Amino acid sequence: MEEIDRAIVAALTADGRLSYTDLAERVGLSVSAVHQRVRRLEQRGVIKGYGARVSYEAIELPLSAFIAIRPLDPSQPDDAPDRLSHLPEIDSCYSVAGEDFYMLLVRVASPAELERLLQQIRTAANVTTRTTVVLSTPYEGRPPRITSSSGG
Amino acid sequence: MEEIDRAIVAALTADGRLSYTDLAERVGLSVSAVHQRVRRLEQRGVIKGYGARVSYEAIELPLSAFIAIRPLDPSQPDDAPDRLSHLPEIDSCYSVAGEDFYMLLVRVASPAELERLLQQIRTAANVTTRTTVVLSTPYEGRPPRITSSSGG
DNA sequence: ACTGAAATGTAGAACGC
DNA sequence: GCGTTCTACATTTCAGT
Repeated sequence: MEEIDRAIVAALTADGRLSYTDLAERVGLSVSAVHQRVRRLEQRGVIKGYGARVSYEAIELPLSAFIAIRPLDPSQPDDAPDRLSHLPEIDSCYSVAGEDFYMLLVRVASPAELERLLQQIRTAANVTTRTTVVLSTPYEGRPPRITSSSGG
Repeated sequence: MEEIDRAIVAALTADGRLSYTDLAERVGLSVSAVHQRVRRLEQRGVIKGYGARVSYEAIELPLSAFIAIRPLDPSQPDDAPDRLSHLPEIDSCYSVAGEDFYMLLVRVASPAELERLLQQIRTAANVTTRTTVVLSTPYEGRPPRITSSSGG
């Protein structure tokens, strides 16, 4: 990816509602050129979408947890992500190296809901679960550093 | 939170660039009423901000990992999140129950960068680390279900 | 691939209800 | 707290280079 596209992506990850006018000023191009580039970034899948960052406490989902899962029968075809995708409490599903097969990040309203969700996950995907409750979130979803070379 | 505010938040988590005009149609209010409500949601911190969702592969950060950390000296004051917040590779920092103190989600360009980052984390926060590499991400950052009652 | 400009649509504020 | 109106600004498209 090239310099100006990186600047555009960096600006939009930090503020997804920036106008094309503001964006154009920042990167030093005309509004229509920036617009064109954003459309291309969206079409190429570099930008996958836009979202509001919300307070999960405020929307009454104050309890987050990581759930590591492992199939009861590792010889079965492994389609756990598909079997779980209908559960809206699951924020994210990562396939991981190590002892477990997947790591889920979930958001629920209460311990009782977490218990119910764990049962649903176990039966829907035929897995065992190991749950790590989140006590607080010092920070989350920070905008990535978008680099020219791979330097750190 | 009340019905219409929930609808607004749900719509904006799914598409953070929705215009107030579109939003107004969906929730059945005038544009100015919706605008007012969004401003209040932002001021109350229900909506914390807006961001583009990007492909981490496309921005040359193809390697994600979870890093569980634990202080070497648990009697010391615990300010690991502050000591680590300057590292842009850290996407999120969660304080967790269980054997570990914090769980980090990090994004790097390569295994070599992950190794360097782990060293930085260990020395900056005086912690041991246990790293779980992400192999793939079936889904991530899905919009939450925004509920009226607490039903699942 | 960028610029400039024209037409349409949206944001943001003032005012009354 | 909502709706209406109005002005300024932003988005989007298109012709030109």
